[in-house]
Amino acid sequence: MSGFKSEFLKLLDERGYIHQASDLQGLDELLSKETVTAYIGFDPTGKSLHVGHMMGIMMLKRLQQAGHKPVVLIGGGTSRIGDPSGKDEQRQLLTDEDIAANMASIRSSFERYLAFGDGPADAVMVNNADWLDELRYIPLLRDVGRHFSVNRMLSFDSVRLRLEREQPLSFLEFNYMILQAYDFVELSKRLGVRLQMGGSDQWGNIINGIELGRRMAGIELFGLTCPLITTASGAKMGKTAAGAVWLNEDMLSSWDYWQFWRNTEDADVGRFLKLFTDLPMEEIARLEALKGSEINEAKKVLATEATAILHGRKAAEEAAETARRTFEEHAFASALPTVEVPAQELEEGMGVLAAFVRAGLCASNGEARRAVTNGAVKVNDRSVSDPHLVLGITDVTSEGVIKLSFGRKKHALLKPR
RNA sequence: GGAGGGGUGCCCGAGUGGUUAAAGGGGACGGGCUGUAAACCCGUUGGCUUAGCCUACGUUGGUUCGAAUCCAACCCCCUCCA
Repeated sequence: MSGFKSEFLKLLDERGYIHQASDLQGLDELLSKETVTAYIGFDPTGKSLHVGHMMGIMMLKRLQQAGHKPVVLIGGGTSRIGDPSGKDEQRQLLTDEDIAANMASIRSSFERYLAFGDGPADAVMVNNADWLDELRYIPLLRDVGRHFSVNRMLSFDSVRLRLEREQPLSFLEFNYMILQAYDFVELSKRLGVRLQMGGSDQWGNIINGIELGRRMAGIELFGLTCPLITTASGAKMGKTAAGAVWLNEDMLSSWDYWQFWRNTEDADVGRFLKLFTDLPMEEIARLEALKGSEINEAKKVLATEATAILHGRKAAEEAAETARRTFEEHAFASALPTVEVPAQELEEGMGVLAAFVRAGLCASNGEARRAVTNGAVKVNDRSVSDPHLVLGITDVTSEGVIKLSFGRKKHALLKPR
């Protein structure tokens, strides 16, 4: 599966993005001949995107790198239905206000990865609510519904699994695939889109769009999916101590984002470097060849490069430097997450447990208490064994802060104000 | 509409009157080993002003000295019948 002519497919292939495609040869042909417009759909179901969306975002980035035009489709219309794929329960329906707020909040993340504008290869963002909201039922049934066989729809994984497990599937959700297929055709008319990409779980939906395009409009569309990314030990990617790995800085700091990549499993480093950084292949090959504890070098590069794309080179290097001081020199680093507290509170005395909750390192006093009991808590790098310990102004170091540590990896600073 | 089965902690799942903040597993977190890895071993895993108190086994009420466990009504899910 190599020997592609087009720069885009070569890029995707050597970096490991290709899982399945509808007509690779035809697509390769097209991509090497003209500027192709391609899209991926994203549901505005949260305030921020997370690493689970990274594959899609990076594919669009590669597309643009190869000189083609990326379209970010926001599923403002379809997210009011909910994709039934792989879920046993119906998704909660979002209000229009939620969706609008989420869209605005997500947009800035895309701008980190893609250059938006009016040029031929500039990215654009569209919302399928713009056309789905206006659809009329009878015309839709006649124009689109006639091309869908219920027998076939029932055979798709997204539907079949629900039925087999005897989980309810509403008619609303059953329509999702029709609308997603319609999106593809509509985008081809509006923006000349020829290619839809997505995760492997979207294969069925993408194929539907391709067929609908042929039947409704006689146009030839293409589909390409990427593999579902799990860690080498099989876990779904994208969890940290703090929860999901969000892309919005206000939900996950660049420090935590850097840490997420730094903690990649050995066996994943090469793969992730290819997928999530812009480093040239030769450089990645060099890093991949490292053995044993040297792999840590590769992980640092991965963390810094991945963070630089999202939060900027400066923030990435600051995170790297903070990590170096904290973990390698066990020294003080002022760029650790810092929480300000009124100086008066410290003068009056603050319980260790409360301090850890305040700093966001523990969710409750109980958790902090257990952490102390387990010997996991340090203040100014000294172990704490007494949950009744009270921190005061005398605990403030010469740097003007109190350093709190939970375990070896989680640190924060308390700063009197 | 009728008959039966079921709703337990983040998830799965045991538990049928007190010894149950609730077995076991998964996940998560912490410790050990290491390299801020994996695997493995150990520990923790409702909240609080923690020798105690509060909240919790679909919801609401009841029986009882005492209920996740018994009773009633209601809500939701599943199976079979209409």
